[in-house]
Amino acid sequence: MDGTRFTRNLLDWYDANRRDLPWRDDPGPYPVWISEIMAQQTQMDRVVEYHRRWMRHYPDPEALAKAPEEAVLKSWEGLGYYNRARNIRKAAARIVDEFGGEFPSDPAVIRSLPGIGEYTAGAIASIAFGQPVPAIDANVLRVFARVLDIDTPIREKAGRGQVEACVRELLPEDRPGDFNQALMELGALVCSRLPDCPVCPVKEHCLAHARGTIGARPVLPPGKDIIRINMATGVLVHEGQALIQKRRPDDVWPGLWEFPGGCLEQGETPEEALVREYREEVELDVVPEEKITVVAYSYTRYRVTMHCYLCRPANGDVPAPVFNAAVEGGFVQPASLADYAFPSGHRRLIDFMRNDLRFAELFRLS
DNA sequence: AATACGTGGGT
DNA sequence: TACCCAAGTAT
Repeated sequence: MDGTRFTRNLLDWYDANRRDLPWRDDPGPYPVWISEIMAQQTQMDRVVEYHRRWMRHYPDPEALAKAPEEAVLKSWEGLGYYNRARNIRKAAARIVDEFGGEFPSDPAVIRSLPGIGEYTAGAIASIAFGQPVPAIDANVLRVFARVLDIDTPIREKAGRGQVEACVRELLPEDRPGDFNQALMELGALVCSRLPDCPVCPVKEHCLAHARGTIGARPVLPPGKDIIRINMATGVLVHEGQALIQKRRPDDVWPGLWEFPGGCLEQGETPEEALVREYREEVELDVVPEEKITVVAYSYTRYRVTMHCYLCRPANGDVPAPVFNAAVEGGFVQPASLADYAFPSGHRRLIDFMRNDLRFAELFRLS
């Protein structure tokens, strides 16, 4: 392969076709860092709005280090993988404490920050500091699985090693950041799962294209089984307020808020599960009064069907809840539910209630 | 090396 | 409907 020509074709295509992203005008390390963390396992189109809002709230590492974790999680609500948000905040504190608020430029130091792995360190070093280091993400792996026609699973060491060697050889000293971004942009816009080979700027260099093996590249690992679960959750309303609780740090969705509830056990109806879960989690007796809706959502390898009920206390006397499954909790005004970070399923339940006339009074009162 | 960690969009 | 999987990291 003519490496010089490959790189020139790619960069010319990138200059003409790259998307206009907020941090691309002036790629400083802080905006680039935030964009790279947000983009992990997340499509760029979704990142843009979060990034804009983030820069307004936390314009620099100092603002971020000072912000309460609650506020940072709320800013991250809906993006998922919430440890990313926690780690950004921890890293910001280190940047302020150890580096006087200046983002470090040494790749090894960048790599040592929480939440920054091999890929992200390379991306920041090359894009924000112009250092000739690779940044190999899923796009780059897919592109070179095709260009080199790699017939082993691309996430495994052998294939990865081939890709990295190739990237290092092609990486131009003068525009390493643009080169890395161009590979990713190509993977996102042209060399995607179903590639658009006719418009590809490097098809003349592509072995899989020449051999007709594009459809078989990259070689993927076997898919994992999906687990379907049914859950019940209840919005307990007492004196115009709703009960929420904050999830534990070692649990799924650490630090996010939710309505009490849980998985249906064998043979249980959603209502029965709800009554049981309320006893177990908060030691309250509740009566499911009305089905609100059913929310379907998924997380990692689970597909959840969540049955949602409006509940009232079973007895006139309502003792203080005991939070056995959460770090804290309490009754809050329905209107203030907007201020807490919820997992997407619970957020959608809240949105549903806010838009359903049956619950208009509840939300208006608060 | 394998698994957990969220979410939404595409085919 | 049922997958696939996206600018990955931590353990």
